[in-house]
Amino acid sequence: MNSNDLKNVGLKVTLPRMRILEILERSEGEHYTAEDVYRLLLDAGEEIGLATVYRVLTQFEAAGLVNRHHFEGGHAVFELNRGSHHDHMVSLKSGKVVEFVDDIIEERQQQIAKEHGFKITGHTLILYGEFEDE
Amino acid sequence: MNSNDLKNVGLKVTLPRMRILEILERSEGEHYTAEDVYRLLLDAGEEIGLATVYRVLTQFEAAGLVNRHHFEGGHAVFELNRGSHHDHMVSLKSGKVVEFVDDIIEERQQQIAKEHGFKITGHTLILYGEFEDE
DNA sequence: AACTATATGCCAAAGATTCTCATTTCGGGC
DNA sequence: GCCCGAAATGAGAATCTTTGGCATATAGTT
Repeated sequence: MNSNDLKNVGLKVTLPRMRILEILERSEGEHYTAEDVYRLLLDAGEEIGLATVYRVLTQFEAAGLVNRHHFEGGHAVFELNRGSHHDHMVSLKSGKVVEFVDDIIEERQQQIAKEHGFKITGHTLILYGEFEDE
Repeated sequence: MNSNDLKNVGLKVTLPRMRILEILERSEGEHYTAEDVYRLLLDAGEEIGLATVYRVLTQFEAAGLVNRHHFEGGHAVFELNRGSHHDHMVSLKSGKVVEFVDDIIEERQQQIAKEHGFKITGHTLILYGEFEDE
């Protein structure tokens, strides 16, 4: 249940926050820009400010509800944190994004960090290229 | 030799380009922002425009002389392409960056791409965290 | 040395994100 | 259910990073 997600992370349950959460939940696998979320809400007839979208997304990120990525191009995209960590494969042709996980890679990362006396708090692995069928 | 690097990639050998190349060559392992490069040049008494720095860095990237990364924070950083591909370990505490390569990971990436009918043209792997001794 | 295509500098402009502040809304207590 | 203080929101200004336009300067050639 939505409102509980917010309460659980210590955020007041407000309309804009609920709406933004819904947008993110509804989007299977899509990676939205703050602007995207804003537009989607406007199109849905909601009254919301772009600044609020940015603020809320940042709060969600801090609360661990959302992940922020920087794909090529530089602007940030957001996606709901559905618990399971994953990496990305991004088509530079179509922008299509596929997610994946590989235990061997995850394990090697830990191993490498250990060798360097490094404690990993997060990581990003993005493969750029294109799909054969596009 | 510097000027040849430029000629080889079809760029006219100009003073600003040489200076920027020098800055990048001199920086062992540092990752500079366009602004950083600009400041370093100004501090060194060079007369250069920020726009030129951006233009040149972009040209260098297109020519394969430098790599552009997007670490957390959103702004782009550049480093000289010294031939060998590598990944990064970034300390969120100090900003320190260590480079590494792991054949097993590289190989798994190819394998995963293959399974998804994806042709990799580039990739980014960044581990975020902090070093034990800081 | 002269010529032409390119590159550069400066400054304006665009895009993304953050800040300010007056107004509105949430959540708890009465 | 209504009131109050704290927190959140909306609108627009402000900031930061990056790009574009244009007149001038420069590299490379003849």
